[in-house]
Amino acid sequence: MKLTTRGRYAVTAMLDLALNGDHGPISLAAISRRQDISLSYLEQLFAKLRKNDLVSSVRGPGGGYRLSRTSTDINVADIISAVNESTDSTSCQGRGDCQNGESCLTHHLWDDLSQQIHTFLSGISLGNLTERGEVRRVSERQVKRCAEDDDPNIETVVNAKALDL
Amino acid sequence: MKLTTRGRYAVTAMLDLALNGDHGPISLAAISRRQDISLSYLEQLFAKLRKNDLVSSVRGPGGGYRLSRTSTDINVADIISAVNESTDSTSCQGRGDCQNGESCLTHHLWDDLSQQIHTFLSGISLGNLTERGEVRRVSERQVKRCAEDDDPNIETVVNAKALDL
DNA sequence: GTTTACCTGACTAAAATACTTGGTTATTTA
DNA sequence: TAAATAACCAAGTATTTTAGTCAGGTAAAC
Repeated sequence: MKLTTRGRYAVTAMLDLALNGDHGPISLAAISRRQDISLSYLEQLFAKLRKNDLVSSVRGPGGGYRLSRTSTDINVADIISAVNESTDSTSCQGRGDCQNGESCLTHHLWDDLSQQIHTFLSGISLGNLTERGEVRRVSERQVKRCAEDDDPNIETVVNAKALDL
Repeated sequence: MKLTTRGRYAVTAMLDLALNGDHGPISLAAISRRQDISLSYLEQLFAKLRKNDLVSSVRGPGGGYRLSRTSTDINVADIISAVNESTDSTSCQGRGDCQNGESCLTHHLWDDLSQQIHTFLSGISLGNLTERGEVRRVSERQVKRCAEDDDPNIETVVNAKALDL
């Protein structure tokens, strides 16, 4: 288990899906606008999320992504693990031969620590998060802000945002 | 709270101190040999550990570092925070203005998550770790291996004084 | 058959990580 | 007092990760 901003982006995007995905699939472009995450970066993250069966995609006009399970059945640990898949926190990929063919001092320790943090994050579902008052409030503000953006050209919108604040 | 290999190195080194530091200060060179961590990298880490009053140093021959408190009074969260000091996990350094002057969706969430992981890691002291059977076993092997190392071309020439200890 | 939006891969700038080099300063020991 | 030791310090560097761009696909809906 590794905790970086990458996992944060993924959780943010998935939370956006959970909050706004009640009525059909959500396009990455919409998430990109609401959460200020670059579209192509989202595409990379969602490729991994899809591979791990956390989201399913609908192609074509009106398409996008939806959660593959209910929000209460997807937890934060699942999401972070999915986007960090390739990078392993331990140097020996769990083989335990980090130091001269034998396990290093912190190997067991780190394994155990990782496990406990994983367990902790597993206990927090997207459903739990959407119930929070402050999450709801921020989300409503974001939806409102993006609804006011009636300019279909994303680049112009981004420029306008950058300029008038 | 950020979890990367950097914190792992720091915890490993501090655990080495806790395990071997009963009879006077331990040099970074010794830790470097036992734990396979580069000396200069250790120097950088220990500069931060010292600034955070987790270790104290003794200069000159026979000098080195010792824990500034008993091993039961130093916890894993302290160590990881100390070496990660400058880099902040949240984009807005706790100001809560990550998105157009207001807090982003995961701001509170990440704050809270960080806090809980911090609390969890605060509960684990170096003393707790040294009590572990597998930690003891690995440590004994490392000490034995380094004692058997009479190869003189490790770094600087190993002199008689270093050998007969 | 055009549009929408997913999908892919290659490439890149910036940052963080893990070191290296080459010193200096304080302390001990011969 | 000189040499050895080991902390301290600053600067530079190689590698990896992060976050993002770009340039194209492909599948499905209208």
